[in-house]
Amino acid sequence: MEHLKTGELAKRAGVNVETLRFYERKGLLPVPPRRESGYREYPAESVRLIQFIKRAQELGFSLGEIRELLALRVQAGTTCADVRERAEHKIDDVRQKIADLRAIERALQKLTATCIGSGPLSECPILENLDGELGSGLVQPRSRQQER
Amino acid sequence: MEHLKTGELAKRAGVNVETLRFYERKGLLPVPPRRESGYREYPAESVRLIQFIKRAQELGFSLGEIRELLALRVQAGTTCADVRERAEHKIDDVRQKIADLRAIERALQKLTATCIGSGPLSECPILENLDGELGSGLVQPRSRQQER
DNA sequence: GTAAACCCCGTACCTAAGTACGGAGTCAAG
DNA sequence: CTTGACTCCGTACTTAGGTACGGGGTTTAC
Repeated sequence: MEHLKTGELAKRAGVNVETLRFYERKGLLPVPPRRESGYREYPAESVRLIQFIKRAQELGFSLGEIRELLALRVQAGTTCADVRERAEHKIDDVRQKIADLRAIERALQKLTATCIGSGPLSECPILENLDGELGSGLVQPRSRQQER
Repeated sequence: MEHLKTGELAKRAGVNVETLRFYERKGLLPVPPRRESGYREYPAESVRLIQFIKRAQELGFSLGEIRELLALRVQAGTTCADVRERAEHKIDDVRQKIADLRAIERALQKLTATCIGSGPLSECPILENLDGELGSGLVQPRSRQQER
């Protein structure tokens, strides 16, 4: 089997059928070919694409940003230099996210390391180290953009 | 100066005044003391707290999850073991996010590395490497939870 | 060849996370 | 001691990201 109907794709990717239509409208999912009946026929790779979208969302990318990420793939009428630059921008973004997550990870680790595992919370003094650690890693406000 | 009024806090933290009230209602921001007039008086540290919330959001945590993260600080009536366990859970989450972001970073890097910097996109073959790389790092569907 | 299970589409509805509004009280600078 | 800026609160609106509905056509499994 090479192409999937909406229902199959939705099931495999773990999303709602309506979500597929929604993504298509939003330009995240390339419009698939249709059979005469009007039924969509998705290539099997669409599963990964959708899973990527879902995961990217959980990493804090908006659908708009995800569209931009995906746009780094194809798209005619752009120069390679252009793509390259956009990609470099994204890399900076991603690295900042990683750095911030690591700060959170460290703070949480400090927590578990000091918190031996019994007794009431009042005897667990590290429970204040969190926000000293966090909140750094903040750069500029990072304008919550939104395009299209 | 030791305490801030809503407007000052909002400005320093870079959010809307209404957002503060909103966070307070949602239990993210501890309810501050008031002067007789009813005006809120926030401690100066609230700035960091709010910035943390904002940043955590950009890393893909929902307000509910952020509340949980913050709850790892104080809160009576819980044992240390309990806190420890929740923290370990969060650490797993965070590590998975980091791993996924790294996969994205690698994919983007591959892009910039191969894409030399000029010529039309059609001559830029790497623009397909993206989704091979991505979409891995996916574990289980990671139930999009939502509590409270 | 017909019923159950799918798919189509447009439109309406929902939740999370804010934002705005507006009437009334408060503060502080002149 | 007043005026402009700020605060209060409740309620309503908005935007992003879906979800649901429902009337009608299509497929597929008996």
